[in-house]
Amino acid sequence: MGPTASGKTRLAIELAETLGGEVISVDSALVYRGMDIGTAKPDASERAGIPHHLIDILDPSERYSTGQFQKDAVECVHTIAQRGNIPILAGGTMLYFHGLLHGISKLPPADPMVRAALDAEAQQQSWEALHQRLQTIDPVAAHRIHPNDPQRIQRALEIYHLTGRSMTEVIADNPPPPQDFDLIPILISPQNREQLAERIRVRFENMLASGLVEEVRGLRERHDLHPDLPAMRAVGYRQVWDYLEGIDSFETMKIKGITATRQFAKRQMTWLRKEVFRLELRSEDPNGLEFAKRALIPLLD
RNA sequence: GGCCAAGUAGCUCAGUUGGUAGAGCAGGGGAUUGAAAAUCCCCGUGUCGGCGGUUCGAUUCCGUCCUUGGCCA
Repeated sequence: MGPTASGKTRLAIELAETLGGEVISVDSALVYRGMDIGTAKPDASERAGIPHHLIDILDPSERYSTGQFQKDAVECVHTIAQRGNIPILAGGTMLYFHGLLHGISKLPPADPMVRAALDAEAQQQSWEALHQRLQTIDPVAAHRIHPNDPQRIQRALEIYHLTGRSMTEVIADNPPPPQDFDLIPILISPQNREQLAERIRVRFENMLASGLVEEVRGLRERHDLHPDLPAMRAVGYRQVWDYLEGIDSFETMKIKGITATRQFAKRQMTWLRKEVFRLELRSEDPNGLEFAKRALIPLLD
C-alpha cells in the first residue's frame, strides 16, 4: 500500500516474481475496462506474466463498492492460496485495505431507487433537513456525520429505509467478522512530500503525452457515460472531461489534474499514518526489493 | 519622456468614510463501514511596494520614488 505514484505496481510485480505470487489489485479505478492511461494500469508486458486480479472487471458505466471488493478480494486470496501461490494485495484505495485489515460489517448494498428518492428529497428540502431527520432516527450517526456531508447522510438514511433500523444498530449487530488469513502490511512511499509531488507532476504529464485526452474523448463519445458516475469522477478523468466540455483550457486542466492527484495522495497519507506497518520502503531505494524479500520470507514461513 | 490604472497572504482579489485586514484557490492537519481516485471537517500576522509628510494614530490622506500594465509621444 502507498500513495499514488509511489511505485506500488512495480514492487508488487517484483515481489510476485520472486516469491511466487499473484497480484490482487486494491484499487477502485483499475476495476474499469477502457480506463488504462489515467489509472496507470499496468499493461500485459508490465505484468510480466504474473496473474493480476480485480482489474478490468467492470464497464465504466457500472458501480463498484467497498462491500463487493471485500467479497471479491477474499475470494481471490483463497483461490490463489489454493493454487499454492502467495496473494499480493497492491493498491491505493485505503478504505478497501481498511476492510481487509479490520473487517467490514455486513450492511445492505446501495439501492439506486432509495438513493434517487433521497436525492429528490434533498433537492426539495436540503441535506441539512435530511440530517435533522437522521438526528431523530439515529442520533449517534447524526452526531458523527457532518450536516454538509450528503454522501454519508444519504447512506445512513438508506440503511434505515432498507432495514427499518438505524445504521448504528445494524452495525452493532453485525460486527466485522474475523479474517481467516494474515495480512502483512508493506508501505512504499517517496522520502518526502516534495518528491511525491514531483513524481505526480511528471506522471500526469506523461499520461497526457500518452493519450489520456484521447482515452477520455473515447469514453465521452459513448454518450452513455456522465460526470457523476464513480468511474468518471476518478482523478484525471474528471479534469480532462471538463477540458473536453470546454470548461477549462488545456493548461488549466493540466494544473487541476496534477493538483487533484496531489490532494488525493495527501488523503491516502492520512490513512497510511494510522496503520501499523511491519515494513516501510522508500520508492527511490534501489535495495527496497531486497529488503522486502529478506523481511518477508521469514514471515511467510 | 507625458498621462492613466494597479501594486494587500504562495496565487487571484476584497476591504479599511484614518484605529495595523479577509475571501476563494493553493498548502497543512483530520475524519472515513457497499460512490472512497469519492464525500466532508478544521487551520489565515501578512514590512497592506519603498521612503518621507500630515495626524494621538497611516495599509487608508498628501508628496516622492520604484515596479507592472495601458494609452499618448
